[in-house]
Amino acid sequence: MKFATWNVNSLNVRLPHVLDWVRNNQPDVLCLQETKQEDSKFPYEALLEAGYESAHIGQKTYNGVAILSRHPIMDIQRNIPNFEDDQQRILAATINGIRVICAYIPNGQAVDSDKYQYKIRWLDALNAWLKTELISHPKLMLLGDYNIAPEDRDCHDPVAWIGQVLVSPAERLAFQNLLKLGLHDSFRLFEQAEKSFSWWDYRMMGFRRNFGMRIDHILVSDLLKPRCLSAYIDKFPRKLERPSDHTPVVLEIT
DNA sequence: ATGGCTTATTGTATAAGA
Repeated sequence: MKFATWNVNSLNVRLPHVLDWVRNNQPDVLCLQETKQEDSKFPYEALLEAGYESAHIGQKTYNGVAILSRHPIMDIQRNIPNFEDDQQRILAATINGIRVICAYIPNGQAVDSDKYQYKIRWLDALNAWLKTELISHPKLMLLGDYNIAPEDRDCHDPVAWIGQVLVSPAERLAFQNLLKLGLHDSFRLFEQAEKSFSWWDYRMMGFRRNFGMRIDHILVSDLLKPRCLSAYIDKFPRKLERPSDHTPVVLEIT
């Protein structure tokens, strides 16, 4: 089975890219972030015609996450239980016996901002929830835009970024605390090219100069780890006209 | 070099992203 995650930065704008990508890559499951639209605007029909059923939790202008699947989507859970949040950032569902969690982790804006505090609180709540979720669903995958570059090699210029959002020690600790639950960074289970990134700033020709970050991840639970076959970042959609600033991250499992 | 793009909004400047 092929799983993928992609922050599309507005599904309204990016639907043609998504349709092309699923046609060319045939993923079994595709998790989307930043759909930036209410459920009533979500293109369920166009995706069905492409062979995918969808679950979506969205809002106007900001956030919004979706799961697209060629297989039945069961047991849908919206948002983190027992965590007050008016932002639509989590969608979980069971697909072929695997608990698939699509996450759009807050950006945090700047380390001295309220948004950063929200990000850390949000990550704590995610961790607490996953602890129980892993007990009930030991075959679990957490896919999404984490807005965290876990290590220096995941950042194009670690020195310039020291102390900034996406790489700050508290954020990286939160990422490590996810791994401590028994999750694994599937991308790093395989040999990868140096300077592999999943996001590049629109400005300053970030993509052409490969000034990027690896902030989109697919974590897999202990039970799924031995089933992993390959993991890669598909840079192709980032080269298209009017691209998202993120590009798809892919994992294949048996 | 703290900017630089891109998105959405009942817009024509602002907020947010990362």
